[in-house]
Amino acid sequence: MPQHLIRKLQQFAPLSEEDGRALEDAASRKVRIFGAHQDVIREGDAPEHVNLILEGWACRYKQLEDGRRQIISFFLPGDLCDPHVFVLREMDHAIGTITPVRLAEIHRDQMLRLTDEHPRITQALWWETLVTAAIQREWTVNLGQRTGLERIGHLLCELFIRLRGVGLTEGDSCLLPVTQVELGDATGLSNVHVNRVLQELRSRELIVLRGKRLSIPDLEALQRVALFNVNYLHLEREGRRLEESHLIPG
Amino acid sequence: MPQHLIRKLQQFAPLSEEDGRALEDAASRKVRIFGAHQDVIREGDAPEHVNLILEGWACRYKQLEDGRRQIISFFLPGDLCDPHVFVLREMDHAIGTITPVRLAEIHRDQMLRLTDEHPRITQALWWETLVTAAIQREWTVNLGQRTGLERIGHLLCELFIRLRGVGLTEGDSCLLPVTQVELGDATGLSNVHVNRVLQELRSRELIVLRGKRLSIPDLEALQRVALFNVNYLHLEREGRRLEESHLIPG
DNA sequence: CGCCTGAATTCACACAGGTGAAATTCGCCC
DNA sequence: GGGCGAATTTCACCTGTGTGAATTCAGGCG
Repeated sequence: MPQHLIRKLQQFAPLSEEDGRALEDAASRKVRIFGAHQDVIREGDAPEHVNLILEGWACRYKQLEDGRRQIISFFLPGDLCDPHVFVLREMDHAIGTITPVRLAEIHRDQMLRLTDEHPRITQALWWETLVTAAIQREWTVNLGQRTGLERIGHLLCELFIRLRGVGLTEGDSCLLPVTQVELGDATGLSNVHVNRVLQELRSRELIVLRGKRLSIPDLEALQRVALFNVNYLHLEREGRRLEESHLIPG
Repeated sequence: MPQHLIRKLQQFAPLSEEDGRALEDAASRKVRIFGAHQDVIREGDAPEHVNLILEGWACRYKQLEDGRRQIISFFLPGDLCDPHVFVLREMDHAIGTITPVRLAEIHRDQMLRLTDEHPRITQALWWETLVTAAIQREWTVNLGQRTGLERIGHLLCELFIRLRGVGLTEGDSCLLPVTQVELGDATGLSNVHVNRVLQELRSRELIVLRGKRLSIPDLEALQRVALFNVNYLHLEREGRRLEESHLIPG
């Protein structure tokens, strides 16, 4: 089931078959299905377990008293929602679905066992946690410094590369099941301006976006326009793979 | 030495004297001094140790190719810069000082020993890590949704409450050793607009700011204006202290 | 196959906040 | 106590993005 998670963690370091089985076990105990636009956890709830997205898109978001809403991050298949969240008393934000979602609830004891018995998983989860933090920092830069065009471009680059990391791209394209309003909630722009920006990106042939399918004919060009530097995703094995492939069986 | 860190961690859960001694030991092995506006670590460096701010202010920041600069977070006395960075190959951002800074470099082995031998410290460091992540998320909301006035107001509330948590406030005031340009780099506003906003906050008597000293005569009023909800700082003991104080010796 | 509803698009106009530069004040060192 | 560089403040003007509302489009369902 958790192929996407396993595939993602492999970007950092190879896992053994044993590790894989342990993850599969942990992710199959309690699987839940949500419809689109439902809350998985609400602000104020006490976190009871870790959610692993198996299928579909979700997001963290926070709503101000007066209704303004900020999407704080996107969860894609293979993403874990806060491996250590139960240290805190209650959630300071909500997690909601964007599309219908299938997810696995992993109980805290289960998480503990997983990391106690599998040092490589522990290490890989650390990597995943730190990359998540790096993404959050990059969003800070995005919202603070980039123009509308750059923000949307940057977000699209990030999503595409993250999806590629879990095997959910086909060539230069992927599914993008978010509305323009949601893109606006994530980038701090109004829906009207998101639309303007998308038109501009289209007319410059940096993206092709029809329905829910996004193609990026020239990723490097889009990266250049959006001032996107991939280093914050810490895809370390890109370099390692060649050096070490002869050392690691399988 | 690390009174501020200890005091901060105590907000979450009480530490034993033994725990305190271990932290003191770890924080006294290698102390370094930096002048104002110096880099402590640069983007691309391989992290070798954890930095603990003993005195002074620092920040994380990221610079775009064209010079735009975003301050991603502030480090105050008692703050640890990424307890687990060394999982990653290299830094994706820089850490620089704002004022002169005295900090302790804690080697990774030292960190490991600390957490291996002191479960309460481990737990408290987890809390600190998760609060740091929550702060980063709140900055995302700040930059994405709040107006200039609200952004600055929110930042001032946060800094004041964090400083209070480490004993660096006096009544309703504290030191604020940052320039208006730096406030702008943190909030995504131009220095001119930061100035306008500060005037406005002053004229509404929400703040008193002279030189490097900030006073907030009515914190609740400022919080209201800035849509500041303190829950993301997870100051859990505020509530616990009363309920549990009779249960926990010392 | 047509309808219904949410999503995307377009329009006209308003304003928060940016820009560049000049003027003033402050903090600090000799 | 005077002078110098940095920080703050002010000014005039400009632009990216927001607002509110109307219009068109698209996809799922009876």
